[in-house]
Amino acid sequence: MKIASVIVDVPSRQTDRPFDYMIPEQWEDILKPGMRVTVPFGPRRLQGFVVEIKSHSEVERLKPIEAVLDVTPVLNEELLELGKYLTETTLCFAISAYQAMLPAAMKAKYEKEIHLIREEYRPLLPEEIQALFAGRSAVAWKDVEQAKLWRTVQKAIQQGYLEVVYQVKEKAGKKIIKYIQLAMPPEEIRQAMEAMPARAAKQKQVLTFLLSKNEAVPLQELIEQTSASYASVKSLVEKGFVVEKETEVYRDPYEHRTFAKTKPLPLTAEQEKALSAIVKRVRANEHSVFLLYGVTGSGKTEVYMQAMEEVLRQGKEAIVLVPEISLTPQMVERFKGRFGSRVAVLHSGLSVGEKYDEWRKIHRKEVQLVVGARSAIFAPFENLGMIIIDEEHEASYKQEENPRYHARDVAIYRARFHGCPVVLGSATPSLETFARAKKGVYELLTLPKRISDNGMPDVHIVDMREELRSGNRSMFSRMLFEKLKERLARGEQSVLFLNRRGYSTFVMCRDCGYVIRCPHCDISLTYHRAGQRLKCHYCGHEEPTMHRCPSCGSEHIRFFGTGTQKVEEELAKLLPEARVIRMDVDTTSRKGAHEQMLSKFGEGKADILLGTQMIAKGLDFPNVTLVGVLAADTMLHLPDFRASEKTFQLLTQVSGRAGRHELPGEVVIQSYTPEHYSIALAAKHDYAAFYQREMVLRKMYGYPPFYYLTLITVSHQEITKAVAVTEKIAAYLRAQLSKEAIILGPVASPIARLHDRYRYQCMIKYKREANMTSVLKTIIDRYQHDVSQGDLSITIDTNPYMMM
DNA sequence: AGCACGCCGACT
DNA sequence: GTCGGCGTGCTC
Repeated sequence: MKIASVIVDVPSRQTDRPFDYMIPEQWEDILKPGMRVTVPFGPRRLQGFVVEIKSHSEVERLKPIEAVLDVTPVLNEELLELGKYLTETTLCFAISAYQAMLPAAMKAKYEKEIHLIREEYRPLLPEEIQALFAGRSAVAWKDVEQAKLWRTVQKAIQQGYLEVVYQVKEKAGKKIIKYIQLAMPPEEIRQAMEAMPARAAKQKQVLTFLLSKNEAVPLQELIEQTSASYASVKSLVEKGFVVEKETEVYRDPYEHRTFAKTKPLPLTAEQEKALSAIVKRVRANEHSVFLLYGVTGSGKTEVYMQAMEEVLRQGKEAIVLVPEISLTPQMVERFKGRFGSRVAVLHSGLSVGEKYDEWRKIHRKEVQLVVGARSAIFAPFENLGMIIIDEEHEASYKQEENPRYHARDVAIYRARFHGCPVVLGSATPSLETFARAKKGVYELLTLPKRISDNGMPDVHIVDMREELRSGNRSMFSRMLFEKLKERLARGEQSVLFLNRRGYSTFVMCRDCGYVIRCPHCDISLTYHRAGQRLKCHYCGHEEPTMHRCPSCGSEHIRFFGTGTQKVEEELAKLLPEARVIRMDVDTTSRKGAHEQMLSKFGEGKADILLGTQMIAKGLDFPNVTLVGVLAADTMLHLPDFRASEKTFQLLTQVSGRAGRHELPGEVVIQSYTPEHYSIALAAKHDYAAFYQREMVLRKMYGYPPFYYLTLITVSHQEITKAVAVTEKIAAYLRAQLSKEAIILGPVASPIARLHDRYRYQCMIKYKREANMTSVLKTIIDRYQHDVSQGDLSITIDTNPYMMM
């Protein structure tokens, strides 16, 4: 008898191991590791992943596998191994690792139902239950709870009238559409049509249409083209003239888009050099990590695309990661234009079903290329020839929930397995990556010049303190305002960047200084003009704006700071003739809104694009000649050792939006701390100097790339419990780790309270700790009790990007 | 994570 | 005496 080891869908420490099941005979030859199954687990039924097939088990009484959910494994051997690696490095549960590698649609939904065992028992049931079961023999548990019949139902189960049934359902099914096809030879149809009465005009029309097509036609198209109703088609089916057949189709998110075919562009000498270095590795089947360091506008994408062409020529596959791709429809267009239907696109803007379909195209080997955001790194290719990570420094490659993996690490793991190169591309590489390139761990490829010969844009820094001193209290410096007016007069476009959505950052009483805060988090509320509401950007709490201070009753309430909404309003006052598009989370939440806004701007239907983070990346509009950064220092003072790096990267990226084509570009950066090196050096486009300066600080303060970090965050409703547990953890770490390890804390987390929970943290800085993983595992095990009982939570991030 | 089991206090 | 609260431990 064969036995399957299964990882079940219960994310907890105690169930984080394989459970053995008997394989019923009919599946003995079919079931493979990497397939999903449903198994009985205690009284329930659960989905699980087969991780091993074996012939012997230590466990005596094995239950049989109940259902096999896949025809072919959804996780191949490589991905199963990768799951183990993720479990080890990020300290997550195996089930979480496997689920992260698959589209959400494949995760099971569970429904608990109560079934009437035999129809004869119905009259024997208490009245209220009979009422609940009126006209049906199964009821969802939810309804039982809602009707508060928990007790009586329980009793009926004990009496043997009712039973509990656990249903395992797929989240999203395959999309099926109906096709209509003629069921007889054309001559017979023609004859039959003549015999049909005159009032069956629509039916005749349908038949004529089908005769003209001479193939199966989608039902929807048939109805649209003939303006017949489904009723008339149905009656033709009943008469036997036509047949319906159901075919599975892919949802195509780009169905109504056509992509202009593009051809490879001629390369500069530097591009050529970079390309041939990459291509050499592809051909040799050799693993290597390249850093393609190229200034904005230097043509990194063209290098990627030509390298991909080589990968295809070798009969291999490639993955291209881009930061949150839905944000850059231009990028999709470029890849679709060059590679057409050989590309699948995976990003967060797609529906669950659409992502599932794109995934299946990869699984069935119908595409060879994937362009996608972070999770696309798990694309189930079996013959990878290259992995590209564009904008390598982007923080969105780090997943901020379990498994807390970094796509770059996964990419290198997979590329090693496949013996293929990884290409990390950036104009502002992360310090970790650049340091490795300098040490020779990665191969450095450089594109120092822009393709268009007009060089980097001129960057002006405006000291906003000066502006204030000379009496300008508006959010626009005189220089920025003048330049905006100029562009408007010349019919050129501008991009304005502000790191903050909403209207004002915080609301304060001018009499007593009281700042209105979120009742659930240790954070001040942001005023949103639309709907006059105060919102918490962390937990989503909302409340109406108050006109009286809740502390002292004063009516002198003032809104401080500036958000995108306020800028929009100010622009309308100062430049009423300017057409402004505002892009932030609040205006782009609707599906497709993002793309619509960008194409509107691209078509020149607006003069100014005003937005947050999301407009900093990858946009490329030839008519944009001015970029304004309204407040360059907003990020600089966050409690994050990467604050300077992020500021430098952002300013460089944003500046890169200007003057990418024939028209020369200009950038105005407004700042209250213009002397800060990350601002001054970004203005000079001097990455090398920034790198040196920042590395000195990182070394001095013991941060990456000189030290590894691990962040442990403990949260609990009671502050004393949170502190006590964090203290114990810190003490344990100090006892277990070597003298070289630096353990900081416990300290209150930068957001000391979130969702009504107090948060304390402990940071470990270390270079080499052989038993790090086992020490961390011990900590998790030690508090497993308190965690499983609900109120305590401990998160361990072995490579933190968010310090909050 | 659920769910059963089992042990104690507050009621018909 | 039973109902129903929650702590404990198990799930192949």
